[in-house]
Amino acid sequence: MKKPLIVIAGPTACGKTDIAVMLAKKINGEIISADSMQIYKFMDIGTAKIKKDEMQGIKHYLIDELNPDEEFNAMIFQQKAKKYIEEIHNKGKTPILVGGTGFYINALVYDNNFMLTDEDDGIRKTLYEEAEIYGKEYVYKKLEAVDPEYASEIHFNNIKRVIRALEYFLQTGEKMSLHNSKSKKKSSPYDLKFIILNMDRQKLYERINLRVNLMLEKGLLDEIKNLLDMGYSSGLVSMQGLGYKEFMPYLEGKSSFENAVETLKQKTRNFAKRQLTWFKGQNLGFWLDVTNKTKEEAVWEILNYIGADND
RNA sequence: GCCCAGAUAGCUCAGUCGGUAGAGCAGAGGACUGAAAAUCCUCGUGUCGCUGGUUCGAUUCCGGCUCUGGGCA
Repeated sequence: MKKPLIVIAGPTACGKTDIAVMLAKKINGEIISADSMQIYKFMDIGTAKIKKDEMQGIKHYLIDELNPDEEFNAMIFQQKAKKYIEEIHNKGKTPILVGGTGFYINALVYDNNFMLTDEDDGIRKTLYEEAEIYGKEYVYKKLEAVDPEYASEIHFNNIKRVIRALEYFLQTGEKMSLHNSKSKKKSSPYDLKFIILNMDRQKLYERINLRVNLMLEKGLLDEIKNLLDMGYSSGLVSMQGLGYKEFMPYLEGKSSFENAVETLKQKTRNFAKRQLTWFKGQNLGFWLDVTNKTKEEAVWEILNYIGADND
């Protein structure tokens, strides 16, 4: 029998964090963060990370577990999250996966098979060098030769996808297209309740703009300077997070403060839209519009949907 | 008051040697199976400031007006 897993997804700044805590209290749950950035220590303000007191005694996993220079990706997320889910189930509690990183959520929820291969064998680096020297089309043609199906699905400009597919083939001998079609047939190993929070676009954007202003008031700039002082450079994946990379030009004197703020708001809005596109494309779950709802009302609807007792 | 430069897509601007117009950004839609807060794809009709004139035809040339910069008084 499949064990329960509740997922609360949605775009950034739509109110996932609070709703998840309220839900966890109602159903004796514990929360696992599905977020590629909140995993990092010292990055609190820019990632809009939940604070200790806001957790209200509900245990949160995958928050503050890595240093900003440590690697984190979908496979690592999947491994860690699976372990925590099992722990939570063993305690007789319900795991609630909360976050906006759709790719990670899918990896976990469908238990995608990521072949364990050595990432540091140089293939990726070599391919990037080839792309640099001979151009993107050259590398794309190499992919076309080994996996025309996958190549036809992606654009040659999308160098990350092209190189990963080639790397995958070279390391495993399996075509990415085959791997994908196999995993698409898989069903979830969990008894899934998938909830996607959504909101009127205009209002969402207003909330994002407001939240950026709030981050600044809370000391985002000091947080960034502190990270740089600790030696975490702007080249790190973690420092590519929204809220961090946008202020680098300003700190280097190449752009005005106002400019950096506007860029951050804009990039965050673009990001929210991309998240929504991802969830729409997955074609699953219960879409809950929280535009004109209080958090209590939203939680009540979620309880209704998952069919829990609400006493 | 006079002189100069502008007035074109939500914004910044290009352009039409006269045949009703594009770019970037914003915005919208989409993709994504070990970087995903990343990476990538697609989408541009707007009284070309208002008003007369010249012309087969004006956003484009000429006149006037309005507004916005800058300069001179």
